[in-house]
Amino acid sequence: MRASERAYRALREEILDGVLAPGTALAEVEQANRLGVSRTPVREALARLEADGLATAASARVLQVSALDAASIVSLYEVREALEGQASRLAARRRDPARFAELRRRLAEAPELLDEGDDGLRAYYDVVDALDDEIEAAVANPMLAAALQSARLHSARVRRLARQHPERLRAAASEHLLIVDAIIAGDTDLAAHATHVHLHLSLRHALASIEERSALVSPTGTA
Amino acid sequence: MRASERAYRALREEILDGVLAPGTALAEVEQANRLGVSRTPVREALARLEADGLATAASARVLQVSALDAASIVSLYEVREALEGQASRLAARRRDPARFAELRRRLAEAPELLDEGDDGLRAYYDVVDALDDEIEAAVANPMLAAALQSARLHSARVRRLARQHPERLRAAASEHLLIVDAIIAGDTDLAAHATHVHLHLSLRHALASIEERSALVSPTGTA
DNA sequence: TCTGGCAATTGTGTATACATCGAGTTCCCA
DNA sequence: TGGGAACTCGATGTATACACAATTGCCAGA
Repeated sequence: MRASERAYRALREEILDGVLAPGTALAEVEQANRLGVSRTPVREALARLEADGLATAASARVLQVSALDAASIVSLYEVREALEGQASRLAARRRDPARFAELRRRLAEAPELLDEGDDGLRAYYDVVDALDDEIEAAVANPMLAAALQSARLHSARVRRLARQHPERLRAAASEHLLIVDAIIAGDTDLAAHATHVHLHLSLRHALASIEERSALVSPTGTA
Repeated sequence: MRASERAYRALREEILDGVLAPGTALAEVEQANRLGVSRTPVREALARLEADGLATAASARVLQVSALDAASIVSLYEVREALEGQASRLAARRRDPARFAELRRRLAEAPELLDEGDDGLRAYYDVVDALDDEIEAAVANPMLAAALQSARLHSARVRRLARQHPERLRAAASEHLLIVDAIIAGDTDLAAHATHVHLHLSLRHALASIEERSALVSPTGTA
């Protein structure tokens, strides 16, 4: 694999996992040394991260890992509502019912996966990701697909920050099931509205979850 | 200004203007020679263009100017409908009425600009751009703003491809006026729906316009 | 004449050297 | 002692050399 690709994936993974905390400076030489490649591929990786919105230019010459606070999570969900609402609507219009029927079966079994520990959790997320993939394919719109991919990237970051409770994931699975049913039925409005509902509840949970976490970190609530 | 920035803007301008036609190969050495800089800044410029969606990797080693056919225009408008609908909705909720009142005045005078030749046309587009800026500011969502900027880039390309008739622009101005009125009134649904209407009519015109143009190019309709 | 393989050319991927700009610090002068 | 200016240090911006891979064209053999 190309060095620039490895550098990009390594840095992206570290940002998503929080190993590189928000605000961390991303200097070319430092990262080049750390990753064992020259500045050239690191440069390209950093440019991609900035395009992704995972890194932000703090000043003309310093690049930082993007912030991930409540405000940016709300911003993300406002974008997701727009993009995923549209995607669900278009998928309901253009879908091949057979492909979603298979997915529906897997999704119906998802709640049980959550009793099976970490492997089950991974399998659960695989199903959810497969749903996103299927919707993206059904929409058949490369530009919308690119925008959705970007949103998925940021969603993954939020997901890892706000570790989900099993009961929330079980609820999310049933929300997803409703979206799939609406898509299979070709009910565009229901697909869009069910997506809206899912995102609303998901955001509420995410905000509560990080609130709770920051309360643990600073019981006085000053930071 | 940095060489990479100059290279990026030069290439972007040429793509938007159609000087570099869709499908044109963008080779590093060739562009570096042509633009009078080394491969390094050209490389960065090409990466940005690809991230923008103005260039597409045709294979592992060849980058091309992105296609701009009816299908991709429809795709663009599906994304715009999602993003701009959400933006109008949020702007109607968060706007400062005073700032949009000023804009409303300018927009009301826009139709007369269209009788004043090319300068008037430029002034007209300045007003429309100012509206986009104002909405973006009112929304106060950096992630949505970035997505909107990307859409505006592609919209500019379509705009230059499908030269607008004055009567269409006059109609568009009144559609914009309705959007502004809805935003000032804080009517979120009307703002979103008026945006939908505007985009629908705009797309219909754009498709008819390029249809007409391609009919001129190939009267048999085979290409 | 056609096909398959080899070689040459061309373009990208990476490393590195050099140029340039900015920031921070220190020293000098008021 | 405080403020300003210059210098130094370090980081990014750019150019270029080299390595490598792919594609294309040519030649030989069937």
